[in-house]
Amino acid sequence: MTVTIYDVAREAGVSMATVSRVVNNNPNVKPQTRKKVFEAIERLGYRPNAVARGLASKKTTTVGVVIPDISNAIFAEVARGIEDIANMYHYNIILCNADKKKDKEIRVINTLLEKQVDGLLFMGGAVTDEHLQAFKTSNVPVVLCATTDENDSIPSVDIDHEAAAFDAVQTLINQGHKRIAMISGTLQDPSNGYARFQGYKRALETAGIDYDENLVRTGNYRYESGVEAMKYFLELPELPTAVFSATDEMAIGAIHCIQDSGRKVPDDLSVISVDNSRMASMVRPQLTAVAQPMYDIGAVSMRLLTKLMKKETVEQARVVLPHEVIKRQSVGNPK
Amino acid sequence: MTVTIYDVAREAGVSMATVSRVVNNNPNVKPQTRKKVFEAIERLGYRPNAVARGLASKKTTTVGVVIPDISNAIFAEVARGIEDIANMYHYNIILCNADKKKDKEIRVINTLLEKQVDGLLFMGGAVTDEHLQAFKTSNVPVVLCATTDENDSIPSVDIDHEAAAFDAVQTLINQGHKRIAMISGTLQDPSNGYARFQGYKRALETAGIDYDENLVRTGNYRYESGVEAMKYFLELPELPTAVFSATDEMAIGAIHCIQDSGRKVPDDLSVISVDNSRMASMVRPQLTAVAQPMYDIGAVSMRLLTKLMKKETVEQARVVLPHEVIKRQSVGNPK
DNA sequence: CTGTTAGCGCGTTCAA
DNA sequence: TTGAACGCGCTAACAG
Repeated sequence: MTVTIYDVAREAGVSMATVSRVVNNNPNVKPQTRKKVFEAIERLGYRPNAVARGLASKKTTTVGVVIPDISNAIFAEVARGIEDIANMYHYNIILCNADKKKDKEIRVINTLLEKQVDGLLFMGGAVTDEHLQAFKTSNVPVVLCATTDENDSIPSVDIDHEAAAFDAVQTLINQGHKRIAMISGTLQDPSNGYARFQGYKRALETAGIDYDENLVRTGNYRYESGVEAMKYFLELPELPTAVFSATDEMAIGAIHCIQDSGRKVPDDLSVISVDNSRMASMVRPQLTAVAQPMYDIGAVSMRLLTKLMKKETVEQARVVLPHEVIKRQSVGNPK
Repeated sequence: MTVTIYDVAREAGVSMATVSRVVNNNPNVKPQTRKKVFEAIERLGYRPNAVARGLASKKTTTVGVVIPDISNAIFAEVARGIEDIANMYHYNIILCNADKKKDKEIRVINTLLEKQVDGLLFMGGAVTDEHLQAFKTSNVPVVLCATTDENDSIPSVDIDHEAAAFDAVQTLINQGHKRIAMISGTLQDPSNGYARFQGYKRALETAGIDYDENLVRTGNYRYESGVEAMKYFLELPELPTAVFSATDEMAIGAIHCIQDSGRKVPDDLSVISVDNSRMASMVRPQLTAVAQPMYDIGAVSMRLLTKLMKKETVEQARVVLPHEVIKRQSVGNPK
């Protein structure tokens, strides 16, 4: 039924070793023989069995990718960066959603390792000892992607979330704002949550502005939670003049909430966020945001992983990609 | 270095067949023996090699997914549906972006088959004879996902794009609109492009409205192309009173273009689209759209594939999921 | 209930 | 430049 390397060998009148050589581009084959083999392959419609190949060579040219949620635009963008580079280096990716849930993450890491992936790209929540333990039980390289490791014992590619948040808030401060609210992610989330909140606090502190916990609400990164948080702010006795959102989506929710209340952005309130997803320029007013190079984070981490898999020495095992504030229309002077 | 089933057998004082049995949950093992084996597995940190398993059993419990572009919100949503169900049935997915490019599609189909996937989920552009040919060279089941096959010789899961477009335009017509423009996808694209355009024409025809080619522009599904198309319409000597967009993103571009020109939606012009992505409720006015159940399309097609892979008989090899018009705020009466 | 023995399809020595 | 033979780690009969 299925045609194997052995069939090709017989058809071409050579040994299977020779067929293997031509399939693997081994130069030690007489051109004439090579031609014969190719013809036999063509005639029989031979398709090399990658599983058998993987067993014999102990390489699968497949990498595992654990991702929080592929339906989230931000991560989908990273995934595309990963896949493009993977493809370029002839790797395929096995994609697993783990929703930043530790148990699910550990589970998929293990099944990925069972599948003998040549490397692992991990995008998740906090990296715990259990994660480290799971990584260690195999000897394939791992790189963290848009994810930080407290001990940074594992190669990683990310932006500096704290600094990104700092810059965002700084932008507001430079514009004259003093009463700045924040729509944060959960503090359990090291990068999108905790780090960005720290950046917010540091920016206030640096400017000599007192931190006011009434000006901070935590959302779940989604549009609706941005609306909710903003509603809360709008009922405060003394309104903020600007709000910093940990993500674009919540920022857009905030903008619409402000507009629905009859106020204007940025005339009455300014809004800034971190992400700069494609949606940022798809709102009116267009959203001013700190750009996080998601595609590049994916691409660079995959590139790094290919080097690790080839056991090349890498100069930098922890790369921090630059962020940049993209000024659009949602930030103005305080009223 | 790596611990194999053989090591476990020795450690537990049984044969490898027995170890294989307990790992595979074969009931024919004495509970006591089973316990011994589990302990040995634990002690040695044994992790079954799925590649070897795949070679011996001719099953890899992985399915190949070819997708146009994972960074596109619509497809990302489908992908999530696929992965959730795959996960539920203990399959993993290898994800390949093919950008609806025929060559790329054929190429990834082949490498997926080399990897011995147990099934294939194909999401792409037109299904040509070459595609059919590639599918046929293996004997794994294939299901088309959000993709139509002219001859429908392959199981598929999708909505009826023509009818969805028809219903959208019908909605406009029922509201009293007669001069209805369309921002179309490329006609080369069977479902999102051609079928939706056909639906538009049929709706006009049914209502006795003459088709006017000046009222149709084709875009590339992106926001900017919606803006461009709308700009064109706004310069027409006689403006349309409503526009039907083949996708949400272009519709949002159109809305913003209208607003930027000082006009209002839906007071001056109505806008409707097909998709109903999460973005639809993230614009002001919120977008009225025909809902395409993307997550379900993914989930159902994966479920169908599992049945096919288990050689279960399926009642319906061509499933058409229902669509529904979601009325929000972007459609009103003609001025 | 358990063990023995063939392969699965291929890469890779080692000789020739 | 080529071929023979072994083994990758496991499943699946087949015996017992």
